[in-house]
Amino acid sequence: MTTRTDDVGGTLLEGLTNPQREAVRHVDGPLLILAGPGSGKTRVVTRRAAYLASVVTKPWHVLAITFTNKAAREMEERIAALGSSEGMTVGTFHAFCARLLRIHHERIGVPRNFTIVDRDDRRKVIKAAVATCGLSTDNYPAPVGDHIISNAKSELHTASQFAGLDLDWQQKAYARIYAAYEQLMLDMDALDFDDLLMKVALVLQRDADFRADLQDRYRYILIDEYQDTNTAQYAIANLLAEGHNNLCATGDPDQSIYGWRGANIENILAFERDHPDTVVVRLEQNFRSTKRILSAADQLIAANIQRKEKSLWSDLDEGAAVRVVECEDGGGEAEWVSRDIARQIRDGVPPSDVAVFYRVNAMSRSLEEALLRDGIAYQVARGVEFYNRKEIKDVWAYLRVLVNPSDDVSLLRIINTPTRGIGATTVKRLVAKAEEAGVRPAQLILETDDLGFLGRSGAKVKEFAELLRALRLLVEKPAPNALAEVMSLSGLRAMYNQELLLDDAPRANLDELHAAASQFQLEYPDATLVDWLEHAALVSDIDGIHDEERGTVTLMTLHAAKGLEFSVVYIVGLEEGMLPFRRRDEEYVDWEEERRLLFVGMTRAKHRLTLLRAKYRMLRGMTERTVRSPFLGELPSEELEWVLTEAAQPWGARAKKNNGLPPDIAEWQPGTLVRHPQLGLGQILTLSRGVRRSHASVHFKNGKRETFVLEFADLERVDFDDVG
DNA sequence: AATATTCCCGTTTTT
DNA sequence: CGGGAATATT
Repeated sequence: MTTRTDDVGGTLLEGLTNPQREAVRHVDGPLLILAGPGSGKTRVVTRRAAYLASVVTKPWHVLAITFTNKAAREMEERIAALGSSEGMTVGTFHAFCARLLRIHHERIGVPRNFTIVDRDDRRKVIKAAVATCGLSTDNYPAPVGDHIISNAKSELHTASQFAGLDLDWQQKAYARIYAAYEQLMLDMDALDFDDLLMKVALVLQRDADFRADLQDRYRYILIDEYQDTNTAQYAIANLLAEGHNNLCATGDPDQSIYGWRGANIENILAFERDHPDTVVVRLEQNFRSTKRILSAADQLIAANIQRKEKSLWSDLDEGAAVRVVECEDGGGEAEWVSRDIARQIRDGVPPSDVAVFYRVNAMSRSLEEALLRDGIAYQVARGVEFYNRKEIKDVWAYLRVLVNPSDDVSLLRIINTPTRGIGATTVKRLVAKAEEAGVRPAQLILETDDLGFLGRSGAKVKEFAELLRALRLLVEKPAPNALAEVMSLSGLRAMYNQELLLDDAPRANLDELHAAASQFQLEYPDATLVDWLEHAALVSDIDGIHDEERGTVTLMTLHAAKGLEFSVVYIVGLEEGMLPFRRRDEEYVDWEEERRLLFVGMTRAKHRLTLLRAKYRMLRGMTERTVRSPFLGELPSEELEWVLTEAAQPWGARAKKNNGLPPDIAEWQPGTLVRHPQLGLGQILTLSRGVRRSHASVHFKNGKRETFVLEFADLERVDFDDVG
């Protein structure tokens, strides 16, 4: 191992602790950075990358892989701020692989304009594959096949290899489905997320020249969140590092929470075995949490067996005890949290410094209602939700078809969207005919003059073919322009304009998509539509735009919380079966992973941490008595403070608090102006009146949209004249 | 072909 | 309880 100190004036080592410096200065040979929560890992990694790129070698010899695109973007920015990063490759495994596949498509053996299918589309293809095999989706549900195929690919098992494994009769059926699925994907020039990794891993294994080229190009490799890598990612990292052996892995086995998705914690646990002469750096000083919070978390995780010993310590204040609150039911729990947040905000804590974590998304509902009632602005971290919106997927499908007409899933999605009189029967005939002729449906309707076999619908399909022809001319256009044209040519714009009065969310989302496309074009002026499609298929955080939406409390799952920090944190649902989570008819629980999940959640908190539990919880329509989570018993009692809740108010009493519905509710309608004590002036978008609950979604002057339960919210009608 | 109704089932999720 | 998908109805 060599170390050099001749970096640019030593600035890259400034303000670092000794272990941090050691990690930054390490140059050659395998390096494992075990980074506890809040230990300044990002700082170390970015400085080391900058050091390698500016002092040791050239930026283009450095490859940095992150877990998410967001992390990649942040790392890139931070490295850039430290000096020249131009030419360095920073991205996720998937983005990196997708790029390799585009550039070397011929050599690797993938279609030039391949489409990347998401999970929903993939399930549709699997369904089709099940049918092809003459099986029923009743016995072979798409989600199960999805899971099996995805796991096989993560383990680098091709369809034929998978079939060659020692399988029971049911797995054998899935092996056939896998093979059929691969054929369909091949026909459609489509790749799924797992393919991106598998194709690259396999070509690296088989093509020594290709491997050597890449090894020479990427002489220093950094893999972040190594505890969350799967077998395919592990293979890629190690094949690239073979020879020069400059592989740096960073991560924390205690924060491995994606085992259910194929991540293999062994990858990091066995790093030193895989790479003799590894230098291990432990970052154990925590710069985030108070002593008592850290000590509680540290003691919890000590119960795990599968880990690498670390002793976390903090130089910060003792801080307050970790509060444990046992509430009567889920509603009471939400109310307690909401009230306490209100108190914190009154005491000067900025709402954006507050977060509530839960194990399952379904638990956000009661919290949202309570926060709404108390007039506390919040946002729910929603992951890929944006791209799952129907309107987004629709436009998306148009764009994908115009780039790759073989993309049958997208074609079938748009053929009757907006409705143009091409129904299920017609589509079925079309698909059958195409199969018979051995062509893609798009090809068939574009190249066949006589569509008589479709009966009366033939004319409609002909019209659709004309639309397809018109769309194909857009391929060369920049993304925002193509998007706009697609909107009008397809009739989607007209459709949504018509629906605008009912619900303007789709329109707003489409505007947002357009804004994202424009933004992309601005950033990469030479980019084509294909580039944008790939970017957007891999980058799920368009709603990173909402990052700027500061000033609100954040609600999210424990999984989503990884990597973040908040001053005040609440974790709800500490009950047996919820945290740890237990599937209804499954006895198996990965206790260690569940414990890590709680550990991740707890270590997000800087100053105040509160754990809550409800004695009764309603799930799937039934209220059940719960059992306290065993994890609570594993926490050091000296760091805990058990909070007594006031006797639970009967539910009805709370509901009546605001005298129910506003008196003049009968006069309310979409368009009515209303005022909210915190959010100010707004306009009603939609109203729905239920038997027990009425909802209104309101568009506020500041551009925000919120939905309220009218029985609880302090909304009052404002006359137009009052507004001025 | 489009809409209404019933039925079923229920983690976590980035790419 | 509530959303999505499969099924029944017009």
